[in-house]
Amino acid sequence: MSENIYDVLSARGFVAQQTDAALRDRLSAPVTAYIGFDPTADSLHVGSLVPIMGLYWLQRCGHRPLAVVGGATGLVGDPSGKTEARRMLTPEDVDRNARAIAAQIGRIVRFDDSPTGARLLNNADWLKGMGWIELLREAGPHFSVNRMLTMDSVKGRMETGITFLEFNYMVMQAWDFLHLARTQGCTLQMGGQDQWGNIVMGIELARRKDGRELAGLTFPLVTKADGTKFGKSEGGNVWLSAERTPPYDFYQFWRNTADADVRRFLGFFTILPMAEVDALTSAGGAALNHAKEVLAYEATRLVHGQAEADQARAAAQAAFGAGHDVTGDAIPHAALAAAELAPGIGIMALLVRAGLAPSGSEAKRLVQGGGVALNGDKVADFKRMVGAADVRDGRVVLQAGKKRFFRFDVG
RNA sequence: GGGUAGGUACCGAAGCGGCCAAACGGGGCAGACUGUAAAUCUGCUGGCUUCACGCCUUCGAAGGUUCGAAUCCUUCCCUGCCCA
Repeated sequence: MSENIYDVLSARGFVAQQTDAALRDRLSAPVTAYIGFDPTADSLHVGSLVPIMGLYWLQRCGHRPLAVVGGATGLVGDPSGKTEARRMLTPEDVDRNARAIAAQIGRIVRFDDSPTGARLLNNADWLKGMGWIELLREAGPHFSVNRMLTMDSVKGRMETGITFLEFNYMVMQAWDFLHLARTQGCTLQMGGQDQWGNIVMGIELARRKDGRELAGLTFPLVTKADGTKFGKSEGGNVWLSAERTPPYDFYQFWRNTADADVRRFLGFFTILPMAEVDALTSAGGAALNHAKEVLAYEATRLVHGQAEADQARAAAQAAFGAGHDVTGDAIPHAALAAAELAPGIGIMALLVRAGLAPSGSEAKRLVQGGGVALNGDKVADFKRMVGAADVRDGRVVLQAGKKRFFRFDVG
């Protein structure tokens, strides 16, 4: 067995809170641990990368990780960390999402039957069959409503309101932990900081019902140095799915990390040894640009694989390098028929078509604000027509702002 | 079920018969400065267009009053709080 997982997680910044002071000792022998994922969308986003990496390190340090997809809890909705209830998902949605999410986790964590092989479980398998009366009698007596009302997840909703549906969420999650302890020998649950209350309830349930001593560990909420929300880029969430966030955009998201966040993010989102992380970030200042490239490359490689990472890095370096070369395949691009170009296309329409502006009005504002360049030259007139004369080497390159490119390949 | 306060643009929050596409703040986008950073300053931030202070859609939903409604009336839906 390699390094103690606790030391690894701690050094990389993964430990926010723990239920057991002696957790490190308990982890000196192989354990089975679980993390739950809510199937609220058909893809996880970068924030979920923290727990996924938690599973990864667990596995790497000789423990057995369980990834539990909330096929049942997803039907209820976790009120933790939310100010209002989510739209209810249909069972079909949850099922489809659960499969997609499992595939994403599978890219980073190895699933197999070996002692450290991860297992994928769906809590619908044990929760769905449970009857109302059965649940009330089995779990109900061990939950104090008074206590539940003091949990942050509930307290946070006292102003805006919480429904009985959501109020039950923590009971379900607590039951999961008990069930996994019984059937999988799982003794540790990890999760985001907002899961603390849910985790503690599970531990208490297992102690009261079975006399088991389970443990919990939470990861910190990933924050950015400037206080804005982590995981957003150009107005949208950054997803792990290549369909929702292309690898190039994914790479750029990391490449644009703030100086103050690079070191921490390297710890969270790469598997580089911390000694190397320190070496990369010790210089500070402009030298951090290299560290950001490493971060972007490593994170992209983990999520999308080496080939995509290579391509994204090459494209980004070419686009932002001296030549501003945007011919790479990873740069967003589309075909444009020469016949369409012959009569000329308005710059606004072209911006919308490229996805650089959501509407004509937005495109117009963008041009008026001086944020648009055609083949590298600023466009001053929003009525500018783009025609055959604007084709350079069979390409027309649009740029919105400094970092967003779109290339039309004219054919 | 009763009482009460509310439902406004991405979010928070003003507006309470015309000057409201709707103050202000946040967020977002863009410009300058830089290191594809942060901070700072500036502009923009419903849609369309013949680019014009022109048209269209928007202030929970549906009707109504009015020359004219986010603003008044009616009904309905939803939420908070208090009471039962």
